Amino acid sequence: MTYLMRKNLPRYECLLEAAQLYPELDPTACEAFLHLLRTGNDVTHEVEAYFAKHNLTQGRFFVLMLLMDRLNQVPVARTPAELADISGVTRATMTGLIDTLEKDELVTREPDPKDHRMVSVKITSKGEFVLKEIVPGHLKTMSSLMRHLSDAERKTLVTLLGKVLRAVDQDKNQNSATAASHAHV
Amino acid sequence: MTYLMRKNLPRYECLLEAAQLYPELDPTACEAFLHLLRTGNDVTHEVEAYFAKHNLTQGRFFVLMLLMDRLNQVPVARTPAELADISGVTRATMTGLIDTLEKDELVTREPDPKDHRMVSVKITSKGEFVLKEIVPGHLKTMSSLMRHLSDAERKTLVTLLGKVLRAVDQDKNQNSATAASHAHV
DNA sequence: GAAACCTAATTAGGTGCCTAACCATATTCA
DNA sequence: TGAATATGGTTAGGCACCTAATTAGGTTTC
Repeated sequence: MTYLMRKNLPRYECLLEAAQLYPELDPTACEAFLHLLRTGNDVTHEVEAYFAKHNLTQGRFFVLMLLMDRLNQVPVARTPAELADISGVTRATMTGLIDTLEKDELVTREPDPKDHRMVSVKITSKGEFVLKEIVPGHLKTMSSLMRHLSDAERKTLVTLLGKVLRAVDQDKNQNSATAASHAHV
Repeated sequence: MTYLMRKNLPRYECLLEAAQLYPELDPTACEAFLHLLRTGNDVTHEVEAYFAKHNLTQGRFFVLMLLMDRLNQVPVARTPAELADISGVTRATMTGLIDTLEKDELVTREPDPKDHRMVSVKITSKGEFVLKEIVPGHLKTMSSLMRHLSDAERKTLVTLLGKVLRAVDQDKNQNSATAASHAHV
């Protein structure tokens, strides 16, 4: 996510004023949207900052997590395509992530004996060690960021964000549907 | 923000299970955190996708906005340093953004006659035109993403996100304070 | 008024992400 | 069986971000 965002979120009165000029501007929607963008941004950067201290990124960390199963108890081998799919990243990007992880000796790449197109990615013991070292702090960061919210508020937040997610999903499906219909014209 | 995130957010029961293994894991905090990260991510990508259709990015768009004043009525010249400051981006990054905007003839760079170190960045008429064309759609995207939330829910969301922002700010200040105290040891 | 300092902008080099093009290896099917 | 197609992984090139170093122009201070 881009770091770019006004330092100070606009006050609601300013949005009301702006709404005079732009009929499309829905002040409450705009306010909620900007807060969401900003908070997501900030939280992401907090997390990235924590990972950076251990020479990781969110992406690399996530790959390591995917290479462990049963709640980080046992290693599990996966192909780059699988990892990319679950992560929601392109295969090209996954190649890059695996490259850096391999360079740091946190994972290994082995050719698949059956299908020679495929590669088997495995976490190393060093990788397991790093993961064990990092996970608790990451969990603490999460709790810390949510510390001002009561349990009820957290539930409410999840519900409200769920409604936003639903809107995103609907829009995305609609866009891909129109794209598809354009494609076969 | 990295796009990396599990396609499906973990179910709450799984978090409870995981909490057996990790004493640091606070299930409600974790759930809220992951939803926030995910939603922020998705919303960001929706917005970027819209801008991409018009050959812009969030960052470039934001710079153009900053070069107009009085709710996009009058152009206003700014220095790269100013733009970087308001955007919350480094000057080096701003140099890059201005480079691409200049290449597309959306802004111009002029040397400041008084202080020869400085540069004056101005929006072009083409830039103004692009902005006029884009803003309404952007506003509509915002409303659309929030369409499943009532006004009251939007207010609640803003309040809850505000509490998260407060935690982020506190952590950030604390970290920079400890960094500073380390520095002068 | 020259040295030391500060400040504005850029350049250099690195990372993570993208799309598009490219191989190499299966698989399918006429 | 041999050609078309699909699939897995990588490479190439681009963008937005970063930090650190550089260049050039002001400012301060003795």
